[in-house]
Amino acid sequence: MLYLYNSLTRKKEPFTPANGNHVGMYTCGPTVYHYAHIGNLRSYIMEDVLDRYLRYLGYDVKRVMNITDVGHLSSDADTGEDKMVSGARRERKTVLEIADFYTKAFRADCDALNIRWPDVVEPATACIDDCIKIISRLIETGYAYEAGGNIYFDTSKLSEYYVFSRHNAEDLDVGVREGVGEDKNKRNKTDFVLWFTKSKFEDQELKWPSPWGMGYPGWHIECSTICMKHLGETVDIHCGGIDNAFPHHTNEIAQSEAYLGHPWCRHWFHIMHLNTPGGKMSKSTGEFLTLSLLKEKGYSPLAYRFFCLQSHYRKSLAFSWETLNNAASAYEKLIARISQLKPVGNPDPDALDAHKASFREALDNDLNTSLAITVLYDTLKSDSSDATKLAAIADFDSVLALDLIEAAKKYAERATENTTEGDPEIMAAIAARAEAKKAKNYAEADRIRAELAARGIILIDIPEGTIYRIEK
RNA sequence: GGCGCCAUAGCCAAGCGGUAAGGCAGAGGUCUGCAAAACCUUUAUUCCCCAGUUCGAUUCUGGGUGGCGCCUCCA
Repeated sequence: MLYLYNSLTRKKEPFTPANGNHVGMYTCGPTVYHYAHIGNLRSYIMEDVLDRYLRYLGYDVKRVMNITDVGHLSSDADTGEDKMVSGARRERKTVLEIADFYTKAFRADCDALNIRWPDVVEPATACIDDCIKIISRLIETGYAYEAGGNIYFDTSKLSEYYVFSRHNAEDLDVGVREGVGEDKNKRNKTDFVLWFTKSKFEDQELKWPSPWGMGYPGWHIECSTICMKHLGETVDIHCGGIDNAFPHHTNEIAQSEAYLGHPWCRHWFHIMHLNTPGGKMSKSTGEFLTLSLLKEKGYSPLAYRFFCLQSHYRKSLAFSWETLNNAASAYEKLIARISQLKPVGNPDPDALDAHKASFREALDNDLNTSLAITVLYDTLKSDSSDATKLAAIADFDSVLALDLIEAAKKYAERATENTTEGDPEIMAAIAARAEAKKAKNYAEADRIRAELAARGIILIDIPEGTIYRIEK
């Protein structure tokens, strides 16, 4: 039985979908005005593990994700700029060009990290009519009002608003940070914008006609709209980074349930942040680390995935190069170990079941990926046959998605290939060293090895000969 | 100011009432001319501090201390 922590109830609860075997899963997607940083990617990796584990358990999952390509700032007056517009100006492109470029970049990051692309991925700009339909109904039913040209959601109409945090409205500071002013159009300070016609961004590029004039949707409404459009009136699980819990998810619940007239999302799954030693990793402040940068520095994307899997999604994770190195070498060693397994004979069904049961037990407990990795190590250390271990690892990897089997195969192939082919100069040096060794001239042999080592070429003697590895 | 989360070895990290998993790094060993790799062994009398509850607390309660997040948009 899968138990997941539900932010709504603040408890671990048995996970049960509303409709039999079907799971409707919604993920808050990226705002495509820039590259995703590795902190963003942590969330998508952990959501991917959830997605894959639900499928592993046999659920029929439909996963939906939005792409925010319009109307990002929505709830408070802000002297900043709309992210999409400033991104477009920075690169002298149109908003749509920017959105397209960074959506593709995001897709590439997901592919590299083995993140399954959701079944439905929809940009906000593709559902403007649906947004308008929902906003219209909210106005009809008295949940929304027009003020100063914009449409606002009236949070005072709700019996319960602060579902994720026990705030009192009076205690909320408005504009606690510099440069954030108060929107005088709001009836209540927690009200938020559903539709803009008059915004502080006079140069908004994308606008659509609406019953309230030319304008564009607020940020929160797109998620509710896309979610209901593809997953119906009840969604089983809604995911996102913890920073979205308030106000974004709070607002989604407000508008969705006001629209539907009944409870909407059963389970909320929030991922804690990746932090740098100085604090949160964000696009506006602090270090901005992308997956491409990690690759440039010689880290495999899957080593980063491994790094994320080693900790729990509900704990903030501190990023440092030391910690990443740690994970990267652990991942390499893991692959090397798996590559030594010989696929002879058939797996022992009982032993295989026992390994799978341990794996499931770890993940059933609120997706404890750290423990699942431990189960992987335990399996390797167990006295099961290689065939059994290989079968278990392949099974686990359908959830972990670390390319364990494939990477191990490549690792083994590379080891034998390099004994006969490679850089001619290096091969010549290796041959010279072999000669010296044969003549028991060890001083010469060691000199050749040291010389290559100084250039970052590490020689490794294996039974089949000598292979080399180039250090990054 | 309000609302939360977290504190476990050099580093990362699980456990959350019954006497400290796992990984990385380190140390010793096997193997090898020596290395490397691999394999084996080993590394916290103790879980930030102080009270309390309990036969028993790293795990529960209260109070400190320290770090972080949210209350603008952010995964």
